[in-house]
Amino acid sequence: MHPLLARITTMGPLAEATFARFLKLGQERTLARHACWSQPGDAVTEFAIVQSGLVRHYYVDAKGRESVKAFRGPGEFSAAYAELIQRRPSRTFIQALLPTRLLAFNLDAFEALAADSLELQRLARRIVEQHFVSKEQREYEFLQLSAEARYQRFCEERPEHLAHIPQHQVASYIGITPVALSRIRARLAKRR
Amino acid sequence: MHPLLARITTMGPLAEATFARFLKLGQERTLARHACWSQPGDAVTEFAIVQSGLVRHYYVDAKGRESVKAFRGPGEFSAAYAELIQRRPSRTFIQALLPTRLLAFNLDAFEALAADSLELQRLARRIVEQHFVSKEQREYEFLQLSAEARYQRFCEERPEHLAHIPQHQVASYIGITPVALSRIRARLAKRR
DNA sequence: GCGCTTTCTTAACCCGGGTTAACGAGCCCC
DNA sequence: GGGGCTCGTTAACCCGGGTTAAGAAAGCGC
Repeated sequence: MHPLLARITTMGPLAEATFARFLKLGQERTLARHACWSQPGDAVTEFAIVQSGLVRHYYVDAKGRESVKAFRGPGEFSAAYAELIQRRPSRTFIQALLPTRLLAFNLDAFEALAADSLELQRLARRIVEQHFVSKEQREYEFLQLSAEARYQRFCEERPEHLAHIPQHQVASYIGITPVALSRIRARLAKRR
Repeated sequence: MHPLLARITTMGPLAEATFARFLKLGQERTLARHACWSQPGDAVTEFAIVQSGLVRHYYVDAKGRESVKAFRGPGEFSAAYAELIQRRPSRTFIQALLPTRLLAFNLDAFEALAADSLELQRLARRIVEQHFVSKEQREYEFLQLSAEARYQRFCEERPEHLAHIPQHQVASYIGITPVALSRIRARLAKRR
């Protein structure tokens, strides 16, 4: 079985034939380290699946401050999803943290393929549902956990990426400054 | 046209006939002020549309501290959505802040109806998409806005509910304590 | 392999928000 | 229409995290 199909079917069933038609829509994109796939102002027309490497999704505010929304590794979806859904221009950067290969899908092409496919509609729904659940999990962490606890959760959640993500981006992801994260780490190290 | 259909079609097209079949699944639920519709531990089997009144969704942590996730008024969806999707027991309270009428739908019944309906699948997908977008908006506010700015945004977003929501619940929603919100309000009032 | 840039750490100082407590006002229930 | 509640406000104190700055270490481009 195609490894991507294996991954996708963790979200819901998908017949091999349907998957094959879906796969044909995908276009390879190669990103050098630090290259951006999407930038604010771009029209968002595609979503992608990370084949290898690592990307981050982030905002930049008027004063140039970055806020990291997400990190996405192999097998995960990557897109300016909210903007894609709303068919608005991108507000978010998507940048490769490592040399990265994406498989990109044009949304209109996907919609055309899914227009008469219950199977693909259901799958698309499952995928958004997963995105929703993970955002709600994040909301939970902001509401109920301290910065220190959020950092520990992050370390458990993404151990395989930790080595490739600069610490100040982790800080931004959990909603604090790099200096604050450095202090938290010092505190944790002392407490062993 | 049925007012509920008008509301639903703001999310996507839905034929009157399909809507009628959907509507037949709905069951009226009446909640007294302060009554809870869902509580942690409950099996989650339904989602609902608020017909009149106002509800809040919230967590309670081990130390008894509440964190408000959402307020939902007429025409909006209300459910322990993440748990429903994952078919896990509820982690959230849903409580009426006013005498409230809900139209509740059993998920399994809905899935059965939607099983062979592209239209309903597409609609279900649109609904989750909207939920996703609003969670991402909330993430954006936690990452990039100060507590004061989050409060001002909330006041603009839900002016019609402000009178019915105790201030400490607003504080919880924006992620601060009641005391802190009181200070923010005093600051804003002084600045005119 | 040199030099520059990026990253992390540490320190000092400040401020926003948390905590606790006390008080007053309103609301609701009996 | 009292007596409790629940609510909101204010004050005092504390602490976590923001800010700025400086220095050390590591990474990277050329």
